[in-house]
Parts: sequence; structure tokens; C-alpha cells
Amino acid sequence: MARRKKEPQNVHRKAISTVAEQLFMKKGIENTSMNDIAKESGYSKATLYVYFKNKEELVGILVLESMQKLYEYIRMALEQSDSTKERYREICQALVKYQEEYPFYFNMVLETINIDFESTHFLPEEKETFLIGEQINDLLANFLKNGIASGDIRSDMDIVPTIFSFWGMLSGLIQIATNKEAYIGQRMEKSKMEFLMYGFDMLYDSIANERRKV
Amino acid sequence: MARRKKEPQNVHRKAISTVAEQLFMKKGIENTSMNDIAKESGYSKATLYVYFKNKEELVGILVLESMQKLYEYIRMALEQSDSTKERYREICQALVKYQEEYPFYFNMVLETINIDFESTHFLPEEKETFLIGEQINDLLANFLKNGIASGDIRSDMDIVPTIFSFWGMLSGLIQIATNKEAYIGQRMEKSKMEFLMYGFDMLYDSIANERRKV
Amino acid sequence: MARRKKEPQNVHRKAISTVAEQLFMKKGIENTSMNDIAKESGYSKATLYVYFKNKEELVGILVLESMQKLYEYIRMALEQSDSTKERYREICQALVKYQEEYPFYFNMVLETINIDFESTHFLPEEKETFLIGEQINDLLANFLKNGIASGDIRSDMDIVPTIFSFWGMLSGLIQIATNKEAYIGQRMEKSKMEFLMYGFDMLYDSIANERRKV
Amino acid sequence: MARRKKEPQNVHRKAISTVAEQLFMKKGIENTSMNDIAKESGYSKATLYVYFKNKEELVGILVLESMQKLYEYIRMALEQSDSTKERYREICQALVKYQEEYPFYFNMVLETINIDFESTHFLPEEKETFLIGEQINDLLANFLKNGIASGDIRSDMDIVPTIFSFWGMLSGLIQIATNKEAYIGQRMEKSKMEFLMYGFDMLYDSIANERRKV
DNA sequence: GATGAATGAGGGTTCATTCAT
DNA sequence: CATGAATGAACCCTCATTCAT
Repeated sequence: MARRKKEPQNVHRKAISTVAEQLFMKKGIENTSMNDIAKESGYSKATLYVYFKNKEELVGILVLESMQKLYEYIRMALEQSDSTKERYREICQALVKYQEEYPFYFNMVLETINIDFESTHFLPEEKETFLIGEQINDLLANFLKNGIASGDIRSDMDIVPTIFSFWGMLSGLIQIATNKEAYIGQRMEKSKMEFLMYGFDMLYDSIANERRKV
Repeated sequence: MARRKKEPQNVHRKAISTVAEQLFMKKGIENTSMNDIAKESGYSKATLYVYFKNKEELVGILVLESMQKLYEYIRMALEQSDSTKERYREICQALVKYQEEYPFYFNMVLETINIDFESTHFLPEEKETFLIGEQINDLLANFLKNGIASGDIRSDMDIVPTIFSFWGMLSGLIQIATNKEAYIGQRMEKSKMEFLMYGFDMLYDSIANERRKV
Repeated sequence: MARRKKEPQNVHRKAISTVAEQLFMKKGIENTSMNDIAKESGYSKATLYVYFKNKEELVGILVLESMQKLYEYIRMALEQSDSTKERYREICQALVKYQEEYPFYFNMVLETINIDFESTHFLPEEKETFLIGEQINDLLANFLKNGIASGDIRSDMDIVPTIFSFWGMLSGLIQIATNKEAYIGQRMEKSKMEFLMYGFDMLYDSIANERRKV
Repeated sequence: MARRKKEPQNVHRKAISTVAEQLFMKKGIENTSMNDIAKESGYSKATLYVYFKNKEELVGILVLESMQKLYEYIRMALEQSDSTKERYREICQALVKYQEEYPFYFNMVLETINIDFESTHFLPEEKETFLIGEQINDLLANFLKNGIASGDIRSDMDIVPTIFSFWGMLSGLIQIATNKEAYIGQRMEKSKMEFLMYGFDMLYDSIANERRKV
């Protein structure tokens, strides 16, 4: 490899993380080695470590970036409409879009990242990731509160547990829809999207004041 | 008599898989090496490969066994009561119990195992696993049908998509409850179980004919 | 490399450690990589780890073996004669022989190996090495006691500090003689051995009851 | 005036070597990377190589400096008193002080640096280091000669071999005292310093005309 | 003169797997 | 049938050093 032109740090970081992103997507995080990333990006392995402290940091930053995107997606989703139901659907779409773009982080967000409140041992990115998560929660909390205020959503909902339940349920739904897409197509003659819409609506019924007409 | 000769085979397979099970539980699948299993089981590493084609097969069989247990748990859950709501709750408890006993397979069942209907490349255990999965689906289908018949569950539910939605949502809920237990305790002053009950009930509302009194 | 014949464990351990020994000798411990040892011994790198837990263990065992040899050398030295002065000289010769055979461990024995009495973190070989060290000390203690009893050695010597002083001084002397051999030859027209004899005798005078005749 | 331009050179060299010094002290030479030195000194890694050919040269210069300090220590030690025994003790103290201040070079001085009179391949610093070494030897030679002249030291001592023996023995003694401090404390209930005094006095007896009273 | 950028070479270690016996 | 012995391929990471600017 010829020596590279003087370009800002960020250019290289971006170049590397983009490649890593793609490889993680294609083969999974665990199955992507720093070697792979080096080869694919055209940098030497050692250079990777110039721009990222270690693999963990590289992953951490990618997760953070994905969360920031997710925040944007959800924020924009909420601006799309004033109808509670519409906004709910937009949120769901945002999640679907997010999981399609960042399949691996989607899992991580729910599985791995655990802010250990006792420990002070988290990386800066982990802290930021956590903060973005909180902001997303705030977005959803506002959505629920507005829905309740407008009479669309049941007033007996407990905001925080509801948000967490949503997180878990929606992501679980999207996960199954993605992983079992073929099976779903066969067994119920529904596209992934159709199945998801069914599930999303079903979940909405659990919080809506007014039931769908049957 | 001729069959007797084959019996030791199974004895050894069982012995090995039991040890593997325990190790997977304790340290995770990825972090358990064939070496570990060999040492702990008292067999030589090479012998492991006499009884199992490779690590994948070993894992596959364990997943299958776990699915069989899950089938049993759900079957028993349904016998526990005649009330639809009660039976629903028992099913949820069965899932919780399953995830506590087999945390690693719980994820795999939803994520990894993908019956590829086009491919002919699946292992026998994968096929069996798939079949057990179908039987579990049948159990749930019956539960739904009975609920509809008794008027407890909305008659406009589409059985198969509903089952799949349940699978996804319930497992997503349990996953988040497990992974974020500490955070949940802090943020909403609920135990894992209390949070789960909240979520389970919330989901039930989406299929119940009669809403909970608010 | 063709697969090897079935030979007892010890044969392989010996084969590997012998090669390691030679390489450590030639290039120093730090500058000898497991790769080097693998290549030179004809085993694969992975095989090294079948026979030794890690590099540290390999080194530890080599040090232990060298100490055992040193013990033998000193034990035999003491049997060589009844004269205190003769025995002293034989001990010195034993040390010289040892340092010629195991130059690197010679340093380690004095520098690195530190039994930390507080910690319980030492390898079995470290403990054994320590015990052999104690036995060597016992040998030397007896030598001193006998010398005092026979009136050859000053009765006001404090046994343990004297032994340690000897260890330090003799090894320091041998070290300088070895490292500066060329310089010594130039500057004082003495061979390494002649210089050592001079130093050994000088030290003996510090403990002898009777001074050398001048 | 022309010379002024060269001054900054030395300023930078000093700045870098000072930092290196501290790091070597804290973590050892091998465990201090050029990166560490760059970061700590505020210079870029590449700049280090502007001022020093390589790590070896950097180390070499530090060794030289330490030798210069040692020379000073010994020179001052000799001015401290007129009594031979007193002066001997002061020299010993100087060595102890030196090893405490430059533990890593202490070993190197005796082990590594080998002036190869055949080869012409030594660095300028190595030559200088060698010359300083000679000056130290001269200091010690004078000390011995004065001692002999005053009748305190045996007249049959061969100056040069004695000096070298001293070097080896004293450094070996200090080394063992340092490395085995804990063990010495346990085994003989002496502090490092007490043990050293015992050893120093013992060695003095080998050259003194008059024995200590027993 | 100073450095940002880059890297080749290598470090120790682990693992699933194979095969002759 | 059971296994001792062996390994290729990878893993993440570090380091002293170089060179165009």
C-alpha cells in the first residue's frame, strides 16, 4: 500500500469504521477479525490501531453511531404526523429501518450493553450510548404522554414500564420477522412487512383507548 | 438383543452432552471449548468427535433437547387451569423458566436457527428441532382457539400470525427484562418479575375480548 | 512435519526444552520466541502449548532443572576433598561450571526469582526452585560450620548472612569475569580463569582464620 | 554565534532523555516504548528519531550519564574522609546510591556493555562510557594505592584485578540485597542495609592489613 | 526541523479438528 | 472403540522504525 495523503483523522476513522460496519453486517462482529477489516479497508492491521484503541472501541463507536441514527429516525418519525396511531406506526417503521441498516447493533442494544451502575469501568462511548438511549426513551415517553392527553392512549399506562415493554416487544417482533422471513412467507403467506404490520397493530391495541373495530 | 450393542452409544452421547450443557450454561457457548468439554467429561478430545460430528452438532442436539423441555413446560402450563387468562400466564411463566434454564439457547431459537426451505443442507437435529417447534406452535394454536371459543379472546385474531407475534414479543420482553434487570430495578423500582407481569398483562390486553378494568 | 511416533510425554517435553535451552543460551530468553522454538524443534507452535502451559512454564522448568544441576555440582564439589580451602575452591568451580552451562538462569536465579511470601501466586516450579535453593543453602551452611569446627574458618562469621554474601559476591565476580573477559585479558593479562582464581582467593581471605602467607 | 544555533539541539535531547530516564525508572527499559516516551515528552514519535538514532542510542546516552554520576559519587566519597576504612565505606554507599537511582543501568554496566576491542562498531557514547569507566577505575586504583601506602591495605594486592574483583563482588552483593530484600528480612532478620554492611565489612577484611577484632 | 501517517514483522496464545494406532 | 499426539489457521495486539511533507 502506498502511503496515504495527509487527510484529517476523521477521514481515516470513517473509512475504517465504514468497512468494519459492512463486514460486521456480512459476517457478524465476532466473525470479523481486525485482519479482515485491515485487508478490506486497504490499511495495515497496525494502522487500525492508530485510529482505534482496540476492536472494542471500534465496535463501541459503531454502536454509538447507530444509536444516534436511531434517535434521528424516531425524532423524525414523531414529526411525521399528529395522529397518535400514525405516529406509532412511524416509530415502528423507524425501528424496522434501523434494524435493516444495523442488524447486529440491534441485538447488541438489547443484549449486551449493560450500564453497570456500580462500576465506573465503562468506555466514553458506552456512556454516550447510554445517554442517547435515555434521550430515545424521553422521545417515547413524550409520545405516550401526548397520546394519553389526547385520549388516544389508555390513561392507566405506567409510562416507564410501558416504554421498556415496547422496546422488548417491538424488537423481539422485528427480530423474529427478520430471522424467520422465509418461514413466515410459507406458513402464513404474508410478507415480512405484512406480518410486522399485523404485530404492530396487535400491540397498539394493548395501549389504545379505543379498540379497533372488529 | 442386537439393539443392546447400540445402547452404549447413547450413554456416551448423553454423558458428553450433559457436561457440555453445564459448561455452556456456566460460561456461554462461545467460551466453552471442546477441550473444556473433554476435560470435564473425562473423555478425550478425539472421542468427542466419535460421538458428535463437530461442535455444531453438539450444540444442535442441546438446542433440540431444550426445545423438547420447552414443549413439556408449555404442555404442562396448559393443563394447569381452564381459565384462559390463567393459562396465558402459565405459558408466560413457562417461557421465563425456559430462558432461565437455557439462557443461551433462548437466543438461538429466535436468532440463529433458520430452516432454509430451499436448502437441503440441514442436520437431522435441525429438522427435529423444527418439528418440535411446530408442535409448540400447535399447542399455542389450540390455546388461542379455545380462548376464542370460550369468548375470552377476540375472534378476529389470525391464529398463525398471532402465535408468531407472541413468540417474538414475549421473548423480546423476557430478554430485555433479563439483560436490563439492574436498570429496570433502578429506573422503575420494579423487580424483573414485576416488570414482566406488567408486560405480559399488557400484551394480553391486545388479544382479550374484555379489557382489564382500569 | 510428519506426525510423530507415539513416545512418552517426557520425550517431547525434553526435546522441546532442550531446544529452548539452546536458543535461550544463544539469543537470550526475551529474544527467543515460541515461534523460534517451534521452528528449531520441528514441532508446530501449537504443539508447544500441548506440552507446556505457556512460555513462563517452559522457562520455569528450565530454571528448575538448572538449579537441580547446580545442587548436584555443589554436592559433588563438597565430596571432592576434606580440606576446607580445597572444598571452597571446588564450590567456586561448580559455580563457574554452572554459569557456563546456564548463563541466563544464572542471572535469573539472582535477579528475577523472588519468592513473595505474602502472595500465593507462584507456580509449582517456582516453589520447587525455591526449595532446591534452600537445599543449596543448607549445603553451604554445612560447609561453613565444618570449616569453623575445624578451625579453618573464623568463628565469628554469621552463617546465613555469610552464605548470602557469598552468593552475591561470587556470582557478581563470575559475571564480570564472563562479560569482560576480553577487557580483562587486555588490561591485566590474565585469563578469565586466572582472574577468577585471584578473586576467589581474595574472598576466601575474608573468612579464613589464617591469612595466606604474603 | 554560529554555535547558538546548535544549542536547541541539546535542549531537546535533554528534554527527551529526561523523560526517558523517568520512564525507564518506573517501568524498566524493555517495558518503555518509544511511544510512551513520545507521549510523555510531548514530542512526536518521529521527532524522537531526529534527536536519537534509535532507542539503543537513547539508552546508551542515559547509561553514559549515569556513569558520569557514578563517577561523581565515587569522587565525592573519596573526599569524605582520610581513613581508609571510612573511604571504603563511602565508596560502598556511593554504589548503593547509584543502584537505587539507576537500577536498570546498574545491571547493564556489568552485563551488557562490552567494549569489543576487535570491533570498530561501537557508538560514540559507548566509547565515552568506557572512558568514564576507566576514570572510575583510576579513582579506585588511587584509593587502593593510598591504602597500601598508609599501611591499611595489604601490600600484596594486585591493583587491577582487585579493582575488578571489587566491582563484581560489590555489585553482586548489592544486587542480591536488592532483589532478595524480603527474603533477607525474613531469613536473617536484617534490613537490606544491615545485610549490606555485613557484606561490605566482610569484603574489606580480605584486603585489610589488620583484621577486625573478633 | 518537526511530524502525521503508516507499517512489516512479530508477540504469545487458543481452538476445532484430524489421523494413526 | 478410544485416544494421544499434533497442527494450521486464526486471534488481538504492540513495537521500533520510516518517509513524504
